[in-house]
Amino acid sequence: MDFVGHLTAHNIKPSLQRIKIYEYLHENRAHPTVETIYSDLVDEIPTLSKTTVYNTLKLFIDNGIASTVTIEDNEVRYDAIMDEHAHFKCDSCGNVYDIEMDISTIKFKKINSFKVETTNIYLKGKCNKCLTNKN
Amino acid sequence: MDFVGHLTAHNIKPSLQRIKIYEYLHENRAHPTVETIYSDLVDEIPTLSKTTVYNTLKLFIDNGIASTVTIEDNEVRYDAIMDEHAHFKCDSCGNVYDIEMDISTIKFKKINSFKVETTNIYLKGKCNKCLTNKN
DNA sequence: TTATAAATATGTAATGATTACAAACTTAGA
DNA sequence: TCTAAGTTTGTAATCATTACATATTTATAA
Ligand SMILES: [Mn+2]
Ligand SMILES: [Mn+2]
Ligand SMILES: [Zn+2]
Ligand SMILES: [Zn+2]
Repeated sequence: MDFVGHLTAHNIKPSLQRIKIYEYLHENRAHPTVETIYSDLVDEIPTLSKTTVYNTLKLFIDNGIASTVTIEDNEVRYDAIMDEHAHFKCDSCGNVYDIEMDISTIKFKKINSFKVETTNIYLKGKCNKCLTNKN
Repeated sequence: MDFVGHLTAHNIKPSLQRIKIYEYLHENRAHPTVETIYSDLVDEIPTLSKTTVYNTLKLFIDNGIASTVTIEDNEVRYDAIMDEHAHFKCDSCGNVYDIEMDISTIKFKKINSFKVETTNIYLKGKCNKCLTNKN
């Protein structure tokens, strides 16, 4: 994938930090937090600042190439996959998984004349692996 | 509604603070934050502490009579309505509305063998009122 | 190339929400 | 009434996020 081109196409000048943060987010599908992104990238970019991570993620969101995953009330995670999908968090291992779904299949009892712009679906429970490993 | 009975039935001793906080949450369907709950109730209970509001809400959640609404990554709201329903936040006026829905109608493309325990659906956009008032 | 301005990144300080904790108060039972 | 357990309170600590000033890099023009 052409990360530089993708950033440029969304009016984001491709600085080293921006490329690396975007690349990390796109490759790492675990929906990392700012802390995780920072601590994983600071090895590769020793001068990296946590403020830059915050600023860059905000820029990505404003320009439509990333979004937040607020499945827990005490941690903000980030996602570079913009195709519509739901999220599942295992309350045993803590992993957050992508769940494929077609949001248009959701049926509301009363459709108010509200104009819906974004939809987020968050599921919680026990993942496959944790169900199996349970002795 | 019998608030004292409801608390008691969920193993919560009905202190004055607990009754008032639960009553407020149940009557006020706007999904208030801790700050809102505290500042609205401190007039009636002058000795009320914000710590008590936090402790009490945690107790309600642990005992299954309240839940959090994390539709925004920078504010935690609370809800005493435990019947399954979705939430809609108007990004114009900021109100959070309840949306009736039957969660079982959601169709996932791949049903992993994950065990889903809770489902949260968050919508954002423009509410009825804001769409009409727009000149 | 060199000078200058704009854009970007950095480090530190400030803010704000939440939690930890110890002391004060209240309640229920002996 | 006495005592212990449960509850509430106020303050301090923690932690994530933002504000802001400075430093660095990049782009542009002379
Ligand atoms: Mn995702
Ligand atoms: Mn609700
Ligand atoms: Zn798991
Ligand atoms: Zn509105």
